[in-house]
Amino acid sequence: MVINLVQKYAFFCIQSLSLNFNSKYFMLQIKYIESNKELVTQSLKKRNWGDTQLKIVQKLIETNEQRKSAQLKMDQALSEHKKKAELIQGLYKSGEVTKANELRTEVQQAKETIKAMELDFKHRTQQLEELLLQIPNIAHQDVPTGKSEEDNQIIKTGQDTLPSPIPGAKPHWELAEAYQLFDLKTAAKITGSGFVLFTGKGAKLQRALISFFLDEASKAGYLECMPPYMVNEQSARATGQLPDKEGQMYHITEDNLFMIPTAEVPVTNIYRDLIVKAEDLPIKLTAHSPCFRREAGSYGADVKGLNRVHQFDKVEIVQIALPEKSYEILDKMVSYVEGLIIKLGLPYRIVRLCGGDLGFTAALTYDFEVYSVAQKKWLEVSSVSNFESYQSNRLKLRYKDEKGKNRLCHTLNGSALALARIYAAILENYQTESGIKIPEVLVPYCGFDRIT
RNA sequence: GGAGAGUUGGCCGAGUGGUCGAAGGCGCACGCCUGGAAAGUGUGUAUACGCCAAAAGCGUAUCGAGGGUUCGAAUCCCUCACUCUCCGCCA
Repeated sequence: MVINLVQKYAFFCIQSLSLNFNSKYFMLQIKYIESNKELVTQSLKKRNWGDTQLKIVQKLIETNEQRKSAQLKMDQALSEHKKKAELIQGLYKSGEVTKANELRTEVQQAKETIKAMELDFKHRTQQLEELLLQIPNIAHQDVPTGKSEEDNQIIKTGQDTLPSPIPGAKPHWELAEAYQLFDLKTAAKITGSGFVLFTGKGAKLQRALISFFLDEASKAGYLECMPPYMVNEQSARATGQLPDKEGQMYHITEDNLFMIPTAEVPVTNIYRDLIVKAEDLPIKLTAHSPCFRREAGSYGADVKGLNRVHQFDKVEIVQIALPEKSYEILDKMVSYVEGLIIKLGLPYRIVRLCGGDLGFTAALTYDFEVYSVAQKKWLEVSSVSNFESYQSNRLKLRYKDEKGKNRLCHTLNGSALALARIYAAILENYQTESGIKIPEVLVPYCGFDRIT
């Protein structure tokens, strides 16, 4: 059954392998934008940018021109300045003190002008950087146009028919109450709404899932990491949480640290400011972490139980890859995540995000949804993305190519998997009239095969 | 939290106002030597931005980060971050 599904999946892999990879331009840097203005504009339109917003592209190019001419002026002035300083030194050595002093006064006066030039250059560079931070990643050509999640493309459904609920099927929050698996009320007392207190077999199931996911990732060649759960501003900026998702993170203002919204942030930042060897690629990392998300403003029907919480556990997989390999790797990662869901025996589908739903930093994203049988609802449990060189550019993560030139790596990541919702789906899909069965792969991790 | 000592290239390490992007060593790459290797020996070996159609070349910046003093800063002054040692507190 598992093999069969994997084979079916191969068809989809081959399809997306045919994506054409433009090897010459793969950075989202100012140089890229300058030479690909049309493509960038098209991509922004795909992300539903209006004409007013699109003006930023032109502004970017103009600002860069200004920056360049400012640098040229500054460099020339500095060069002259340096030469004069050397001259003064020579004059002192040869005993021509009067001449030296004269020149000193002259140079002293020129300092003001140079300072102004430096300031001008700095301002323009900053201005450019601020503008660049506002440009999202170029959407891959396969990204469908669309405004919201309704326009996402379902590219695969794991099963022909959806399972039907047993008579009297309960949503997971009712099951949790019945079997004392987790307690939202007490968590709300301790912390606030949107937090969870797991207890007994409920807590053990949670731990089992984490261990299972980490072991699977190790088997697939990912290096296990345990990163810090708070990051500094620079790290948050490098992976693109700042400035785009400012309000999504918990911010510890006193120390200016952010609670991580995903392990992607600390794990990817391991490689910030590094130049890696091409032969070391791909680098494969995995980590479990709690994920903290404020989810400000998202209230409504879909927040019940574990559907949307402020703290949930997740195992993340991250890869750093050669640009020409990244889409092949994206397919492998998608296939890996699919394998996990199949092992857990949950009904699922794979969705390709449309331009309106695509994250700021991603070029192409596949979401995994599992079917929650009692809620009769699809729950997003994984998101696998290729960021191409977008994060690398911010991370300054590069590798040396055959010619010894430094080029930006590509980064990819995916949830494998997000616990809270997978947990909910397991409870609902595995409920029987006499208790909840434990999926076979988890039994060795749990130490029990039923919750009664 | 208090006191002190540090932070220099891939690594080690010299350098307390000038010719220092930085001695020396290790490593790495290429060559010579060798039957082959080691040893020996020679050369090369940072990053970013800019000028140039591009390469070559050239310019500028970078010695933890940011400011300042100076004609000139790795070197002097200030602020911050990190590392180490001691004290305090603590799982």
